[in-house]
Amino acid sequence: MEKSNIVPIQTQAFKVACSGCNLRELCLPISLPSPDLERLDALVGSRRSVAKGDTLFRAGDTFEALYAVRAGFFKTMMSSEEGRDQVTGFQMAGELLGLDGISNDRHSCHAVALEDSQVCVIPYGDLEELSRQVSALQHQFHKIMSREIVRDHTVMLLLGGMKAEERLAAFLLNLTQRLKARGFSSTSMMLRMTREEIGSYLGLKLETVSRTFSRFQEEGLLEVKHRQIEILDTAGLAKVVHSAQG
Amino acid sequence: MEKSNIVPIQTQAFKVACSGCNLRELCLPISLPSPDLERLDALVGSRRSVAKGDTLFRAGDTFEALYAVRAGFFKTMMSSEEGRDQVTGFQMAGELLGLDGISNDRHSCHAVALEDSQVCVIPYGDLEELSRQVSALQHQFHKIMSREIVRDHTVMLLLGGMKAEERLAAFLLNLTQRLKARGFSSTSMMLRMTREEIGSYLGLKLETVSRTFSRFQEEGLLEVKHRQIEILDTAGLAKVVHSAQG
DNA sequence: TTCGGTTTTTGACCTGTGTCAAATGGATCG
DNA sequence: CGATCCATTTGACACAGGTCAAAAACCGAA
Repeated sequence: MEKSNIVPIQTQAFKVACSGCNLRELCLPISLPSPDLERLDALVGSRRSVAKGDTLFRAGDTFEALYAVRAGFFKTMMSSEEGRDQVTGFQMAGELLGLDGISNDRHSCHAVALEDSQVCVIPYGDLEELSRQVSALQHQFHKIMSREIVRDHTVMLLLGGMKAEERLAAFLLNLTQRLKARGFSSTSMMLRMTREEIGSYLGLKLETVSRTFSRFQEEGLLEVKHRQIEILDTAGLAKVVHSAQG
Repeated sequence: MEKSNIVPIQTQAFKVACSGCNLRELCLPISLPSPDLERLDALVGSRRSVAKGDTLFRAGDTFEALYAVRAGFFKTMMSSEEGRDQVTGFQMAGELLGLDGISNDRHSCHAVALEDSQVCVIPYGDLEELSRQVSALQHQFHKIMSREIVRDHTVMLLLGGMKAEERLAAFLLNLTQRLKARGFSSTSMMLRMTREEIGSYLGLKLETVSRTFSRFQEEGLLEVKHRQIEILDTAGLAKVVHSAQG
């Protein structure tokens, strides 16, 4: 498990094309005009499969490419010096991994697949070059980075000021929104991560996550069966998030 | 104080030039070759003064430009729906403000001057255009955005897993490092923000911040006199940060 | 200089979450 | 099919930090 974590790049035989990808409205090519889109096709050289539990990149790895999640589910985690780990995000189809690596040509976090997954490899040098020529792509890329910054700020807000119930409710609502945008049910979902990983992301211990799930269930907000979640009262959950005393 | 917060843009009569700015090694132009640097000069159209307590931009404002802090000190803060505010960062000379606005053409946070300050106005459209022509600038800009993402992740780590003492120690060490990089003392500093603002940033109440300062003083790590801080034992502070049980 | 408001400090007490521990439930594998 | 391992749940208790309150220190304005 330790030494075989890194899977060699597997170039798919069939041609990969953003222009034919059903994720193109969520991913890098979002709303790119058709001719530009075709130029983007050349950018995505290959796909790479990452088995559940395997690592796409690690902190310290030299940064060479960004990865667009094509299928599957990832977590990113940072570790501080003393080996204290923390989940910094969960990524699903259409989302970009690796933006942290641009800052100093090394990744600063680990990316681990939480289920069998596939990513599109976007060599970073190529992306910079193409986005110098295609201003719509340039702008889109900047927006994605900026959105990541804004997302991080909302997480800081969550970690800095919310109670356990509020954090978990916000987390669940965020997940359902993203699932909905991908055409999945927004009330029923299979969690891909453990209670401990949720807790790590939310700044809570796994016991607190578990207890909070139970409480939500007692209150009739949702139904939990292991990792299968049914949201019964979305509005109620939203109320939990916003119940804070300003 | 409320209605006069927005200061009109004041274009300085004298020409502004990155090439002659003593912050150029910390700011956007970092290590740009000389000819490129001169093209950057054209980018920074004006400077703007912001008095202590005034707002540079607010959440909801349309996004038009980035701001490089030329002198002074800022805080950025986000507010959630119910008016719950939280400080998301403190910015000093050479640091960029406004990156959050790219994501949807509106700012998502407020930027407030904590002392009389001055910023260089970088119209965003111009920056995108120039960075299409000057690849070194493009790369530098991407690095700055990526660095912001990494910074946010370290704050998430702090908020998610550290105790009050560890948070405050990490905060102080971060400040001293940045001050040192700007040629100031790394052991003596005048805080520009209140205990409440520090607490908001660190996810603590002001009383806890105050108490923790007092404890550090009792332990001989530093000397606090109101907002004047003297670090007596930098290594000791670093030890506090890393004392966590992984 | 004095006054009024704000910031900071300190104390006493309370509560949400962490910690430790044990039982249960599901998965995986021979 | 049982054995093993890991994830999850639940309970009892402790403690860090929040809350409420009051005093002290400081700052700016008149």
